[in-house]
Amino acid sequence: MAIPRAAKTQRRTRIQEEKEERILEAALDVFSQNGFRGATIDQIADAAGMSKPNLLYYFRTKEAIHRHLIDRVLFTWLEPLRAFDAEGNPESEIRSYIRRKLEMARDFPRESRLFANEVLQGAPHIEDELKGPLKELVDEKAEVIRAWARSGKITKCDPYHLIFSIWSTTQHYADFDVQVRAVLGQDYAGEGRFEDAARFLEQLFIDGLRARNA
Amino acid sequence: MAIPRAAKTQRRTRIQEEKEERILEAALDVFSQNGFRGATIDQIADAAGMSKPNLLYYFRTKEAIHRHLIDRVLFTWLEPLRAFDAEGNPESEIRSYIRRKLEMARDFPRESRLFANEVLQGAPHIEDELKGPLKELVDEKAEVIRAWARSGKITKCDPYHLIFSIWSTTQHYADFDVQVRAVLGQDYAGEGRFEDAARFLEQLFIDGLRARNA
DNA sequence: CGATAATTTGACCGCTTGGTAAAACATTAC
DNA sequence: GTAATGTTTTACCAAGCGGTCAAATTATCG
Repeated sequence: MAIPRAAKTQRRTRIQEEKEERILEAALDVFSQNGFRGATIDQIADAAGMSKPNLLYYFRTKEAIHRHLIDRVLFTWLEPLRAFDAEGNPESEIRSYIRRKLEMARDFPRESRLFANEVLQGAPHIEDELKGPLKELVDEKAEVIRAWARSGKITKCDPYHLIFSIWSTTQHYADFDVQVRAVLGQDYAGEGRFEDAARFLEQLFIDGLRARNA
Repeated sequence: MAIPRAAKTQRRTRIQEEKEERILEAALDVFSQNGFRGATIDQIADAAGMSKPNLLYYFRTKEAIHRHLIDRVLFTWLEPLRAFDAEGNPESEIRSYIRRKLEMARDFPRESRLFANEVLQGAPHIEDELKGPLKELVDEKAEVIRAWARSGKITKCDPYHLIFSIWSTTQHYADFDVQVRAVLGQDYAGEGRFEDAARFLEQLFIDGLRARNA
């Protein structure tokens, strides 16, 4: 019998690990470009260089692949926020959070778009994760920000909307990449826009949040 | 013969106008929730309360419906930016631009998501519009902002990234609505989050862009 | 009214889709 | 080796898809 599919008890062969990785890599391409419904198993199998039944030997359904990817992405997506340090200096914490998120948009645009696709279409597969772990983490960090505001280190502001605005401005460069490129024009062939964006966003958030002493 | 489809020379019957409107309304629902590939003609026909062939009598293809919608949305989507007035006071212009965009996110979330879906998936249907009319308008307004900065009315900053950041922060409340709700929790049953968002964003951008005299 | 044009329907088509069955092939364990 | 297990392929569904067709129905106009 052959009932390995996702490893029954233990991940056995190295071939399994390899193939699963190849599938997930291909699936990231396809899902991030077409969304869940727009992606087809054939496309993914093709991109992974294997036949459809072969692919379905490792992941029983299209949803299984998607779940795997989403879980992984959700974890790394939250990393920068986790690193947010209550003990640190507010200004440099916010600055490095922005930098980190921008780097993710630059280096992992597919991951960002996969996530965006999912949320945009109502997050049918990850509602629980959003309401659970995500909310908890944000609640925790919002409290940190609020404390900073209370102690006068930054201006008083709604911490949730602050977090939202950092998310949205940074991810914009991954999710709306085509639009950004179209507007900026050809001259922006390189990755210079990320440096410019970093400069602008740091200025905006640092100055916008600086405690007003007057 | 019956070759009206989208009105040969002139829009004839009132019934045509009505049905087309119903179809577009239904299609907006379906496309904005599932993206182009994820949406099916049957779904749209169902939502519009008519049979598939009947729908196809008014729009020959799925793409035709989509194009119609996109064109319409792109126009209204740009309205607020068009209203951006070079003669006005920078602070109040930016403030009202943010307000307008937030109102659009609140009142026309489907339109925003339709657009987001399209851009997210590489804008296959509207690349030309992005590189043409959109870029031109943004270029024009960027010059306005740059002039403001030169004359010291606001701080020096990259006008393109400023526009991007206003787009992203405001649309976030439409496009990532599920996530916003999940994080803010049940208590945010009403539309209060839009007021809070407006307060936060106005503060952020106004203070962040205020000319520094020191 | 009757004729003509506009609208709607049901039946259908060819293709794609997610997924299966079973057998062929490869690998490992003894 | 050979037997057991793991992997891949070929052939195949049944359902869903975008779209067509011709006939039936309804509205419009003289």
